[in-house]
Amino acid sequence: MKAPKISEAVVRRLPVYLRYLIHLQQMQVKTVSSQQMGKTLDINPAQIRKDLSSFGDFGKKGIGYDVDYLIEKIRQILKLDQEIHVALVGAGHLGHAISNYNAYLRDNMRIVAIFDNDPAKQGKTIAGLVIQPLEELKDTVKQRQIRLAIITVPAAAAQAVADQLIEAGIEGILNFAPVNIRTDADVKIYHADVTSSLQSLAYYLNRTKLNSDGSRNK
Amino acid sequence: MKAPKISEAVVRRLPVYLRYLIHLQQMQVKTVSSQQMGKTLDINPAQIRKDLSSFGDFGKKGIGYDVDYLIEKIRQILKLDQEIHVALVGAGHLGHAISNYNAYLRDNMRIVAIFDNDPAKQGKTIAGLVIQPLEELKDTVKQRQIRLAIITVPAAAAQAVADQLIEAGIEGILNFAPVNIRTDADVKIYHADVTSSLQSLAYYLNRTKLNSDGSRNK
DNA sequence: TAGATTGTTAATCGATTAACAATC
DNA sequence: TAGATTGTTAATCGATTAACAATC
Repeated sequence: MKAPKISEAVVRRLPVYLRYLIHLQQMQVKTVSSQQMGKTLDINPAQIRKDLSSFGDFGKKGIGYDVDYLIEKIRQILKLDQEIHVALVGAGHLGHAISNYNAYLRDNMRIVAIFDNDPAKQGKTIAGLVIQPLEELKDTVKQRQIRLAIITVPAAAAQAVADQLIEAGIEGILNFAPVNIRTDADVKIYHADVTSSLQSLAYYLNRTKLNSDGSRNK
Repeated sequence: MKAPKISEAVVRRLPVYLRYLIHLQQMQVKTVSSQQMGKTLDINPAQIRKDLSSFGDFGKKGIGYDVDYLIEKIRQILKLDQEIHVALVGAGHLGHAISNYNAYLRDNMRIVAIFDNDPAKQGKTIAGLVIQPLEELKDTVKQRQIRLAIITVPAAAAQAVADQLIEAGIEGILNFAPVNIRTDADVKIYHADVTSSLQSLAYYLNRTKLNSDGSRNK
């Protein structure tokens, strides 16, 4: 185990490892090597070993990693060994869709409150949660011990919503609005903007369109 | 202009630049320096200059970048100067939400077909598009010259859907299913899984929960 | 001309990969 | 014991940043 200075790249891989390990667990697999994992996940085995070893000695030389034990350890590292409450702001189509994720968010994560500034939506129910006005944000965050937030409001409102969330004590934000949210506060902000992703993907297209018969020009 | 070996990090930043430049354009701003951009976007100005200069000499020494011209150039680089057709597979809540993005996807990107394997959904209309069975995928991709795809099916179906998309000639995939999609083909796959993002975010939480009065233990 | 800002080189920093001793 | 696989060091590779000559 080395001195811990964990890069974001590592933190992004941990959920990928976790998901695969849970899959193995369901398949009754007891042990896995970094080589097996690497092959399935398209990641260099040395990288997997290095990632894991920066948090502790989880493997057994000559054997590999115990699936159950490694799952437990990664959950601890990601702090998924406690229940984490999430708020969702923006009860539009996307917010609606994500609120249904509660069914999928095993691992102790749960959306426990939904907010929207539109009075027409307030009071209505999505996935068993009453849509609240943003005025109630601060109190609800405290009362329900909400620590993460998902932003699915229009771009024009996103920065203001983020400011309110941070003011309310939120520790991390997953932003779906197509705008760059900024803060001076010590709050992690992830951007998950569909438009930007598609635009980046377009870069990898071949220059020319397919012809209608499926062939390519040039 | 250097020899072009463009990293994914650069490609991920280009849409961010583009979005900000369009914002400037709307504000009637004619010229912008890398320093101004960097300040707003929280990116090192040298990085911005380096990113842009790997595609050409777009700026003027002593002046900065012409907003209109740079927008045009970045659009060309991202291949957004042509209409790009997108297919969406999975007409659940998330698929439904994303299909409404057509309104936001300026820049010549458009979802032109929606597929779902559920016979109960087929024939129904979302955002003006009839939900088609996956059997029609290959023909529709050819006919409508579809080049990118968005996957919003359940995890268990995602790999099979991806295989079909690639077989049909799709050049890039944005995958929302919580599973690692793989391919040997020369197709770019982006993962946009909400669960994994939230799990990574959880890593940055402080170890302890807030108490109900808002204070922190330890 | 003086001030500003690019494009690019060189320096730094960080992340990935290879290699192998330790050891199950 | 022989084979397998970890944890870790060292080597490599790549990305970011600083610095500055060129020049608008």
